[in-house]
Amino acid sequence: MKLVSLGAPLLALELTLNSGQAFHWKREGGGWLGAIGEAAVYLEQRDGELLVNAGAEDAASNYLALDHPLEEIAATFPQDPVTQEALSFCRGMRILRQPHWEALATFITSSMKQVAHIAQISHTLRLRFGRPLEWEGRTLHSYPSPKAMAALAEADLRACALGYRAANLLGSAQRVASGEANLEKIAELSDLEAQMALRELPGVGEKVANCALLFGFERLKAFPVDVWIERVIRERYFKKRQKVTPATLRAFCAKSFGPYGGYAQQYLFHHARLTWKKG
DNA sequence: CTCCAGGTTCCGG
DNA sequence: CCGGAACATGGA
Repeated sequence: MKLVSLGAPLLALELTLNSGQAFHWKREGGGWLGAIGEAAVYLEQRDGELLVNAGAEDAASNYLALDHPLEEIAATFPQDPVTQEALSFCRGMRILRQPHWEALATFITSSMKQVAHIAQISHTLRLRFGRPLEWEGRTLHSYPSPKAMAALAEADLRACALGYRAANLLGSAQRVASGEANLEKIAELSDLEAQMALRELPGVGEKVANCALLFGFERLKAFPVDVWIERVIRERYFKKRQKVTPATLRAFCAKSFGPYGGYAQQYLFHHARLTWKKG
């Protein structure tokens, strides 16, 4: 296998691939193997130098969003100790630029599931319904297209441990495959309009829409509020026993974390998830 | 066994 | 607008 250098960008590769944005990257030798769209890609860091299999340079630098100015982004964060602690914990983590459908669909399957479960579901869906991709005599699979999924029966998806999410995923796939929902058109809309359009789809509420926008539509201000973020915001930014309604939370998040709120959110999420002490 | 997980939707105050 | 409840599954 021929590897090509992409230089030495500020990038915490493992942190980025394992931070609950994408769910399919697997360790392979000294690096990581996965699919970017319909291409098998191998990524590895050696002494800070980023290496990728020849031919995948553009796909990899786009997917890893090496063009995001991390230092500038971090400089826009609020100076409070909570955010700064998360920032230092997540230094070098990037928000991936994932394919629209893949980002949307994986988060439709994410509701009330632990990250490990979402990964399991992603792998099962890929294996059963995705396109096989060869890499060094090994086979991995792309994420199933809307068309491929729309052709399935709900029972096929239920058999992948999707539970009640099966109907939502199938319904969304059908609407995207038929063109009733056009993700490329949605990508042209304003943040708010795009969020509203995504929320027309079954199983897509405010949180899933914001995840899709952040991880698949380059909306770096989108701020998904999940149970972890809610926990952090409530306990570290509000007084005990203070009333914090969903509207309060939404307004606070929208105004407090600046133009790259999504980045701050991802750092707060990851830091909380890995360091939270129970009790 | 019980509790909870990167929620959404619907329904009654 | 707010809080509750139903919805599936598996790991801790």
